[in-house]
Amino acid sequence: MATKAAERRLAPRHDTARGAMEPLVQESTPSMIAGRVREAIASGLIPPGSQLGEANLARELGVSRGPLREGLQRLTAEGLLISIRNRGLFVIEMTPERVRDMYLARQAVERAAAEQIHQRDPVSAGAALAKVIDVMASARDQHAESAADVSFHELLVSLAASPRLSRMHEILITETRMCIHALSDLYLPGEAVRVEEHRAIAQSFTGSDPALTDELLVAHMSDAVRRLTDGRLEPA
Amino acid sequence: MATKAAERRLAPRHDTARGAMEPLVQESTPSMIAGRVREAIASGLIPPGSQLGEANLARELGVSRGPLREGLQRLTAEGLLISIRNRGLFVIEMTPERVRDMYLARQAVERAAAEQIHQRDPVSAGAALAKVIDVMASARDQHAESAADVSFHELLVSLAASPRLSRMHEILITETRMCIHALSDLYLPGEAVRVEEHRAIAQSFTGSDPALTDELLVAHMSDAVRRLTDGRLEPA
DNA sequence: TCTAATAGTATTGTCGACAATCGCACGACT
DNA sequence: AGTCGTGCGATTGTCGACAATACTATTAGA
Repeated sequence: MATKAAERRLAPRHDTARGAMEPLVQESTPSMIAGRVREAIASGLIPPGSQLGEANLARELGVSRGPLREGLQRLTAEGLLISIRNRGLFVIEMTPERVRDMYLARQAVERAAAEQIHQRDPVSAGAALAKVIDVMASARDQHAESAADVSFHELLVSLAASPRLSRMHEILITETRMCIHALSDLYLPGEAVRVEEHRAIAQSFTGSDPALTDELLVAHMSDAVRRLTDGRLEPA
Repeated sequence: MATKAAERRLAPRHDTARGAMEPLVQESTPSMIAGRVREAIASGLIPPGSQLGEANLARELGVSRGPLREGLQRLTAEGLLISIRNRGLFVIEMTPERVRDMYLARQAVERAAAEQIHQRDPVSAGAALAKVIDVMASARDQHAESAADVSFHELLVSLAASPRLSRMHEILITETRMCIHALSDLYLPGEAVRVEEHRAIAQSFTGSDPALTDELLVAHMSDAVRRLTDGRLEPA
């Protein structure tokens, strides 16, 4: 594998004109690998429970096993993979127990994010969220609808401008997306209901009503958990 | 480095008597390395801002650079280290901004944990927390006092029995400990006050008063942030 | 004296190969 | 018939070496 070094030296002598020239921080290879595999897991391309063969993955991604293993260690730290010594890495399976825990954590993060937004700029946040909801409302298939749903919650947390909340949420959203694909037949709450739930949350920001936002968020999460775990084994 | 394989075959023919025989899950080497380095950072042995030379660390820990880098990738994923390509890994520095964000995230996690405890078994949780407070009250030096403080919050979250909250909290607690050492001169709230704040929280569990717990927790965090960022640059 | 090009050094990034371990299938023994 | 031992194939764990890059010191030039 040839290293891509020539990509660096471009612009022969130009001496940084406007401030528009960024320091060119290229993320590390393990980071890119982790992102790629994470996306593959979230999108259902790599199903839950399956083993990740290092040799295969390395070949597919065009890298050696070294950087690959480093990237996979990240996903292990995120709890997305579990490592069994001398056996390999496996994608976690989403049991009802895990789904409950995941939403418990998501609730913690998103409630905190919402509270933070209310202390910053709830009105413009509500407007931004409303746009995503419009996309959701105009979604034609279930896939686009779910994507908009995810976008809504990602935007919600990012509006809190908290690196740590965002980082924690990214992991949880990955699990959520994985869950959506694995249990896709359960995750259809009826288009209208879903849109309305989200719109209510957005409007609670516009109306600057922290208590209402919190209440709606809790209800929203409870609904999702109920949908995803109903009819399944081991009730709470 | 000799592999410890002989630890596996013990008990010659005994056919699992009581359930006390665990599956003996030995954690992976990168995981152990991550734990070791994490502890070194949390305890202040490796100060914030310092670079982690791979060759040195590998020699000290008695491993090759491969497993070491894998372990370090975990800490990078946790946000404890930042990676600059072709430059190396550096321990993050705790700016006031970061301290605020850290406590925002801690608040999110611990409030959720507290809420969960109230839905499970608040009384026995309060009792367990009271024991830690006794240790804190009998601490002779500042070091032991801080350790008990950390133990209190670790126990608090673990009592919620949520793997995800615990995992997120572990990262945040590491940052907290690092912060305590880096700014040790600021983190002395006066022994009596600190003990009383914690005891109030524990008693709010015993009294099954979720709203009070929440309120005390928020105040507790705000106090810590104020202490750690006061007199420092850039106010909120 | 200050700037700029350059060589040297140290560190990281990547790779290929070897060693260790596990699961499985086949066969022998009680 | 069931259980234990053994060899085989495949995968992971680990290591050492090489390549690429960035920082530093030195030196030539204006």
